[in-house]
Formats: sequence, C-alpha cells, structure tokens
Amino acid sequence: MFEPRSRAYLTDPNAFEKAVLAAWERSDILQQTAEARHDADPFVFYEGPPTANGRPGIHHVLARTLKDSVCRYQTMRGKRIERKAGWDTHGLPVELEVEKQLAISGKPEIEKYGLGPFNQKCRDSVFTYKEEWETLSKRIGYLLDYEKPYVTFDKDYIESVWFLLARFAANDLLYLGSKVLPWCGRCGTGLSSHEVGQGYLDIDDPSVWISFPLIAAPGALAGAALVAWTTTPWTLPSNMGVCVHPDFEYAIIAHDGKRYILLESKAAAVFGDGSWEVVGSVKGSELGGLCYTPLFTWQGGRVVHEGTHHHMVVVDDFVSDEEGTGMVHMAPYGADDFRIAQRDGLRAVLAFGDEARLLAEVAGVAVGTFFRDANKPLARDLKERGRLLKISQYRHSYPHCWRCETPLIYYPSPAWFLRTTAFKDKMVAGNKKIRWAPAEIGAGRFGEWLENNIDWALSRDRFWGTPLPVWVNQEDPEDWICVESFAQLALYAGDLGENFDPHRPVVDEICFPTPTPGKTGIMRRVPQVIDCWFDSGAMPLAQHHWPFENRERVAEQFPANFICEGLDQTRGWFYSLHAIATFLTQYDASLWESGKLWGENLPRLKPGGAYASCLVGGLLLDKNGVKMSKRLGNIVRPAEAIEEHGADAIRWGLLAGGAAHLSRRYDDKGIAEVRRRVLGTLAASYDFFALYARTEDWDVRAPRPPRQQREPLDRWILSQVASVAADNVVAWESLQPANAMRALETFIVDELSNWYIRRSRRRFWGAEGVASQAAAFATLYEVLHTTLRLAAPIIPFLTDALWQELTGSTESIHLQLFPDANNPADLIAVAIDEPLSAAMAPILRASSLGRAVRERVQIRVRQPLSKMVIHIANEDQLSGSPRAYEAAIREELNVKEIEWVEGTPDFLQVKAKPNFPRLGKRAGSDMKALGAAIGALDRATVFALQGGASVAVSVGDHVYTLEGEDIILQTESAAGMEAATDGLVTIGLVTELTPELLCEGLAREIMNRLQTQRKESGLEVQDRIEAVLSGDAAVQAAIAEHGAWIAEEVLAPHGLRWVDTPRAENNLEFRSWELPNEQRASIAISKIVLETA
RNA sequence: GGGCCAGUAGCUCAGUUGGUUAGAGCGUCCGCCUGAUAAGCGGGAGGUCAGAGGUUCAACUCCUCUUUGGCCCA
Repeated sequence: MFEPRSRAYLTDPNAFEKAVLAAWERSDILQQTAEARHDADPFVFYEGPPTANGRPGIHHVLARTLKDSVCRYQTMRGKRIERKAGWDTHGLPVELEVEKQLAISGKPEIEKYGLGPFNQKCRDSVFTYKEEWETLSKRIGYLLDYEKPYVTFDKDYIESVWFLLARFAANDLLYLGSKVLPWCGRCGTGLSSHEVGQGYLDIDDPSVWISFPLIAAPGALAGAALVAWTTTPWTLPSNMGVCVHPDFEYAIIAHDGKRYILLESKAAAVFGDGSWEVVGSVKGSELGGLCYTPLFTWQGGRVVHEGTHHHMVVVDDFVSDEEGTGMVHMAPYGADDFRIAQRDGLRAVLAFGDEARLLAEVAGVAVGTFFRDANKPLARDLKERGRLLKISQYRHSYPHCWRCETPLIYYPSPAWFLRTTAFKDKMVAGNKKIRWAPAEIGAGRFGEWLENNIDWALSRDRFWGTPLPVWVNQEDPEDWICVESFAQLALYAGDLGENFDPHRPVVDEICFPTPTPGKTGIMRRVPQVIDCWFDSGAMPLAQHHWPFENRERVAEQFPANFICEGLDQTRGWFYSLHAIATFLTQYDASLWESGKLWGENLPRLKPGGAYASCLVGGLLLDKNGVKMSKRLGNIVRPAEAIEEHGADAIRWGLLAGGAAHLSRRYDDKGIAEVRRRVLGTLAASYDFFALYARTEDWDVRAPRPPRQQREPLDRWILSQVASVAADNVVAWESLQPANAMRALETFIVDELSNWYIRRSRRRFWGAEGVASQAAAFATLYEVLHTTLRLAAPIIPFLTDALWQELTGSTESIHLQLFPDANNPADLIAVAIDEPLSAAMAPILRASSLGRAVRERVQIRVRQPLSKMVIHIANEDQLSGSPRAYEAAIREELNVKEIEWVEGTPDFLQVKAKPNFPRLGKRAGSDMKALGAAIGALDRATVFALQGGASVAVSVGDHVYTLEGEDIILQTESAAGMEAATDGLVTIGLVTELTPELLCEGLAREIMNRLQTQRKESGLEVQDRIEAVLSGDAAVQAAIAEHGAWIAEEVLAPHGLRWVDTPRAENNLEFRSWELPNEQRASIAISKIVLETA
C-alpha cells in the first residue's frame, strides 16, 4: 500500500501495464465483472465484426478504445454487459486476397482452380491475423470474450441468415431483378465497385451530338429535333429514349433551315457562333411522352427489359445542365437509364453482349465487333444519314479493368433484391429514435441515405459467401423457394450428413424435385452468394443462432443500447443492421402473430431498429494529415507505439484528440505529451499522497474529519472533482468522451496538481498543525479515490494499479461504481459547493496578475512584499467570497498583507461597457451610439449605476433608462502602484523594499540554498541535518533574525551554527553560494541520526 | 456528378442559444520554484477565425457562393 508508482510508470509504461494485464488474466477480470453484475440491468453492446485477413492498424485501436471506454463506463454505472467478439469472414476482399496468394485472377481462373479448394483457402485466410488481432485487443485493454466469438461462416450463423432471408421471401420482399454492373469483356468477369475505383484511366473518346427528330409533335415543336450528346456512340443502337429535366427551359433554335431543341447555353458548342437563333422555348416537363424517329433499324440483340414504349422522351431530375445539351440519350448500359426504363416501361435491348461484342449486325458493323471499335463506323453511318450534328475528340476518365486495362462495359445482369423500399418509411421513422453521436450523422448522412433508399441488391456473382438459399425449378423460373433452415432443406433433399457445410460448392450440388403441388421439374440453387453486409447486419440474431436456439437470450439482448464504428460504416453495417431489424420487428407481422414458431414460443423482439445509440468514430490520418495506407507505407504499427508509450497514453491521446467523429491526425509526439503531462501528473499526484501517507503513517481506516471542519481549499477541490464527475456523466451519456476528458485533464493538471497540492504541501508534513494535516489527507484521499474512478474507463491500466495502492484493496477499480455526487454512499456525495467554486476564479486570476507584475518589476517571488491590493469588479454579484482563500494567494505571491478594495477608491480607473445581450434587443440600431455613450459615462455615474441608481441616456431621439445590470464595469488600471488588470480583477503590489523585507528575502535565499544542498546530497525528505553557515554580514544578520525558522524548514533540529571562517571538519564540507546583490554564503550540512527511544 | 463533414496561433485542438480583449497544450523567447526533484510552474511574442458576398445594432458562430481536404455513393 502507498507504494510510489509514477517512476515505474513513466520510465517503462509497457512493462508497468503488462503487469496489470497479467493480474487481470490471473483473476479473470471479464468473468469477475460478469459475476459482480450478474443480476444487474443489461446494457447491450454489439461488436461490429472485423475481418482478420489484414493486420490491425492504429485506427483500429481508436475504434476499439472508444467501444471499450463506453462499455467500461457503463459497467461502472452498474450495468451488465455481454461482450461477445465477432469475426466477419465472407466477401470479396477475402477472395481478392486469396487470388493474390494463388497468383490467379478473375472468375474463369478461380473456376479452373476449383471452387472447393478456393473456398477452403478463403476459410483459412480469414483467420491469418486472428491471433494478432486478439493479442492487440487484449493489450490495449479491450475487454471482449474471445473464447466464444460469433463467426459469419459458421454453419449455425449461416442458418440464421437463411432464416432471415426466408422471412423476406415469405413477405414477398425477395425478388429477381436486374442490376447494371461493370463488366470486363476480356476477363469475362463482373467487377465490384471497389475494383472499378482503382482502375480509372484517361482515354480519348469520340464526342458526338445526335439529333432526334420528333414525330407528331404539337405546335411550335412540330418538325423540330432534340439534340443529345454522348461519348459512347456504341450505345446508340440500344437507344431507347431521351431524358430531359422537368424544370429546365429548353430553347427552340433555328439553324440552317431546321429547328432543334436543347439548352440555349449549350447551343454554341454544337452550332458555333452566330449561325443560329432562338425562336422559342419549351419546358422539359412538356416534352415528356413525345416520340422520335429511331437512330438505327436492326434486329436481334438481347432484351433485358420488356416494355411497351419505344424511343420516347422521358423526364427525370438526374439530368444535369453542366455537360452535354441538357438532354440525355438513354441506353440500358447506365444505372440511371435502366432505372428509368423500368419505371417508365421503355423496352431495353442490348446490342453488345457478355464479351462486350456486338450481338447483331447494325448499320453494316459486323457481329462480334468489340464495343469500342464500333464507335467510328456507327458515327460515320449516322453522319451519312444526317443524324450526327457534330463530332470531336473528348478526353475523360473512364473505368478500366484493373487486371488487364480493358475499358469496362456496363450492362444489366440478373440479380436478387430485397425490397427495402417497402418499409423505407419505418426505417426513416426508426432512425429518428436513434441517438447518434454526433447528431448530424443521423439527420444528415444516414438520414439522407434512408430517404433515398432503393432496393438492396443482395446477390453477388461470387464464390466465398453465404449462399443465397434460393432453389429454382429448372422448368419454370417462376417456381422458386427460399429455404429457411437446414431441416427444411433435408426434408426436400434428404439427409444432409453429419458434417454438412452450407458453402459452395457443396450446396450447389443439392437438388430435388419441386415441392410445389401440381408442378414438375428439378429444383437447383441459384449460383449467387449474398452481400456480406447482410451477414454482419444479421449479427444481433445470428450470433446466437436465433431462432433455432437462445430465443429468450436474444429477446433480452435486442436491440443494442450502443454500437460504435467508423464513419465509413454508414452505408455498411449501420444500414444493414437497421434494415434487417426494422423489417423483422416491424414489417414481418406474420412471424409474430401466433407468438409461436414451429410450435414453440417465440418471444417478441422489441419493434424498432437494432440499436438505440451509435457513436461514430472518425478517420485516423498520419501526422501529415494523409490517410494511412499500405501503399504509402505510413501505417503506424500499434505494437510499436504501445511498446514506446503504453496503451493508456495512446488510449487517452486518441480519444482526447478531437471530437470522436472528426478525422484527426495521429501524432507520436502528442501521445508522448499526454503520457508525461496528463498521466504523469496523475501518477505524481498519487505519489505525493503516498509519500506522506507513508512517512506520516496515515491510515486509510482512520475516520476522516467532516467536510465542514476542513479548510476552504479542501472543500473547493472536493467541489471541483464532484462537478467534474457530474459533467463526465453527462459527457459519457451523450457519447462525447472527449468532453469528459477535457474536463478531467484540466482538473488533474491545473486544479489538483498545480493548485490544490502545490498550495497544500506544507499541511501534509504537519507544518500547519494536526487538524489541518488530517483534513488534507482526508481530502486528497477522497479526491484521488474519485479521480481514479473517473479516469478508469479511459486509462484502465494506470488507474487500476494506483487504485489498489491507494485503497489497499485487491479488488479492481473496474468493479467499482462511477463517481456520483448524488449517491450518499459515494465518497464525494454532496460535495458540490457552487459559491466556493465561483469564488476561486478571481483568486486564480489575481495570482496570475500578481506574477505578471513581479515579472515586470523583476522582483522574484522569494522576495516578500509588504502589501497587495485586490479589487474585484462586481464582487457582490459573486455567489461566494474570494476572501476565504486569502491565505492561498498570500502564500502564492509571497506578500505580507492583502487589502481587499471595495467601493470607489480613487486610484482605480474604471470604465463602463454595455451589457450587449441585455441592451442589444432594446436598443436595436441605436446600439452603436448607445455603446459609445456608455463608454463616455463619468466615474460618478458609473458607480451610481453600480449602487442601484437608474440613469437616463439619450441617443438620437430615444432616451434609454439604464440600470446597474445594463453595464459591465471594467478596470483599466490602478494609479500609484505597480498594477495589472484583466478588466474584472485588478491588483496592485507595493514594491517598496524595506530593510526588514530585504532581510527576510535573503533568509529565504539562504533557505533555498540549504534545500538545494540537501537535495544534491541525496537526502530523503524526512532526514534531519546539522547545518553550519558562514558568509557576509548581511547573511549573518538574516540568520540572526530568521535562523530558527530556517532551521525548522530545513529540518535542522539543533539550529543553524554560525562560523566566521568556513573550514572543513569531520563530515562537514563547505560549499560556496552566490546570493543576490553580490552577497555570498558558505554552507555545510550533514545528516544526523536521531536517537530513537 | 450527388450527399455529408471539416478548414481557428508555427503544430494539435477547444470555442455554449450570434454580444464587442477568440482560448488551451506543444514549440519558441524570457523568467520562476525546489519537503512531488531524472520533476514542476509562470510570463511574453504569435490569429484580417480558408476566401468573397449577404442577413443583423452586432458574425468564428446564421445564409449563399468559391476554394482546399476527407468520407460515402454514383
């Protein structure tokens, strides 16, 4: 107990923390916490599953620390938290990693390698760095149950996912549609958006303006042609419509005897200058529904959307007025185009197929022509037929295959969707109930995304993922089923075997006759797997194999009170969790109707989303503000940083570095500063306490004096820590840990260490009497007791080590309750004392001003001064009196006497300023003039106002009646002494040095040299000494006057011995010191051993 | 191309519902302290709050545009 720890911590935080970690593992802190909170209310936390096929970086430390801190805080609030780890194991990133490993690339090569072996590789790959993740997480103190994690590729997990998909199907929300996807014709493979993102190259394409003559158009439009622009002439054979913006005003332009319709601002780009004129205008919405003459006549191709309309003008606000003509040629190769075709019933036919080659002859261009090679001949044909108005070259950025650099083609492919739009309103409404931190993510980013919700494209044409459990009748594509469980599958297909693994390719081989009555045909599974975001979004249920098992447990652990992930999860996990939960609990009425499932009770899950609050973490950039990436090699390896600084300093540094959601920079120097400045100060404050608790034999069990009997400074620091505790609760509850930490840091460094302890040191060695000493110990103990608990969620290692030393308990701080001033059982119960806190502020300001004056007049603090005057403007409006702290400021500034100035002493130059918030509303536009008038008020008027009188001031035509509260009194200076003011507090120092003061100053100088010599001789603070001095006459006089006092301070029980000539004797060696004013002293000291009784 | 976020001292960041001297730490210069001592503290200097326009008696704060950076989606 009371062992000093700061040295050990500061020199090797890594070793220090590892010892704490070892203790946690010995005592199984996770298990202990669970037992301690066994009957407590649950606080539900969901761990967002990381993928362990890459190394964890420092940014993962940020996310995990945020999660851990909030959970530790809640545990200290008395809550029970399950902390189940999870692993995300499916998906394209895993496949890409394995492709790299095997040096293969693309679907054909994977198929050649074999699906079974490939998926086995994926399964192995996802846990490549599992151990590294676990080690790191444990080392940074992230408490999580790694023994029983949920794993998305587990058989049970997949079965739960199947069940959920079957629920979507049962509600008619699963359907087969088409999705426009990027495709590489050469590799024969679709690409993910992630892959597209890394393959943009600049290429030259023809830029063409095409005319679309309207058929049977009314009025001024008769005989006119629309003009559209494109850089992909190869898409023109598939033209199915022209899209206009409903709100644009299009110009009707006469040129060369013909009339065209397009935006006036774009006409010059087509027709040049001067040769055209505007003859009318038409609004986009009026063009909708008109038809035009097709560009090409040809047969064949692949129909991707049957429709009743051909070559028609459609209206949509995706059209922009920046490029082109304000009119867009529509072909089924664009996502917007295809969406509108489906919406408006346009017939969509592809001219180019799977290998990006022409499927049918068009305008003499041969079947099999690669899509980009068709650009020129098609353009030539259009030109000959007068449909091409202009052609030029256009350089732009275009997506290419990242493997082979072939330009990509986009077209619609079959895909399975979840009809999330069916319950969009419920998702939007549910989102409003989520407490987002920061709030703008919920209203803005996530809210916008939900408002614009489109159906979830669920399927992926890939290999390693949860197989889509849809089986289709090979004879009738309308006859399909979504399987809800392995048992159901076995019912259709027979026994699945002991070690059934639902992954591809095993599951692909399962087929069976259609169970649909009256139909024939074999059911085969569709080839797709599902989006791995569905996997992770299903985790609230699938992690417990719901509803096959754990129905009660899931009902209790749903929804989450809290989740926390990075900003990049908005459209990822945040969405998939929300969508699945909203559907299941609010849309799937038939599931809950009977209260039973398969004949057994199914506890109702609380209707709503999957989480009640969400803390969004920002991105972590390197110290230059650049995103960390493997490519740039600026990744910070967490292990190295931890070895250097320890986990606590990093945890504090990352969490305090700014509002959680902002991207911020990781700066090694910043972490080092936190370690020294904040954590070091906390440890040193404890050390100070421990040092004197030991030397003075203070007993933790001794009764502590009642608060009323302690000094104002004691009650002040208790009040401060109690209000920090109250603020911290607010900050944590609103998910703003950085705010909690800012308050805590100011408290630890400024208030506790630099003010309370500094000003109270003497009391601890009994220099101010027994009662004062007892009060000081009691107070500092209570404050440390509280501060450590406040900091425990953030810096679990240091606080636990100090806690056990401080309290002498072997019970971890993480089993304690968070400080609560409202709880009578808490050590800081009802400690908040507003008046006492308010009264300290002017004291701190006065002390700062006093130091500034001393600095200016070059009189060191060691030199006592006779008097200081303090004037506090509006002192009577303070809720407490600063005069309670007179002793503190007298000692701090080393002055003999404080004079509290009241009223209107002549030496104060004062000025009134308007109280803007009060007067602004009343005065309005007169405010400026009124302000000037107030500034010009004379001294007597200002003090009359202060005294409660009313004063009329006229400005322009108005007369304003001012009262005391309408002005703010400011002090400008104090005449006749060395003074300083900050406007509210003014101090003046009497700097005249009398012989007495000089003598005492010299005595303090001598004492300083004695103390320095003590320290440099390696003495302990409680060692007694013999002291012999010699020196000038002034020195001798100072010792004669103050020797007894000096002797007491430097622990020389026999007093100071004076010799005229310093000569070495026995253990005494003289050292010569320079003193101010070219005075000199020689001092010799030696330790004396006190006889013990 | 769309949505969201950010730009405040050399650096890292605070800044309440708009209110008139914009704060802290680090760094730098100067000084102090010594019964927490391989520490600690204070005082200076340093800012046209990214730029422009607008609303207002009053804008770092609200609105618009521009610009730079970031994230997500196309």
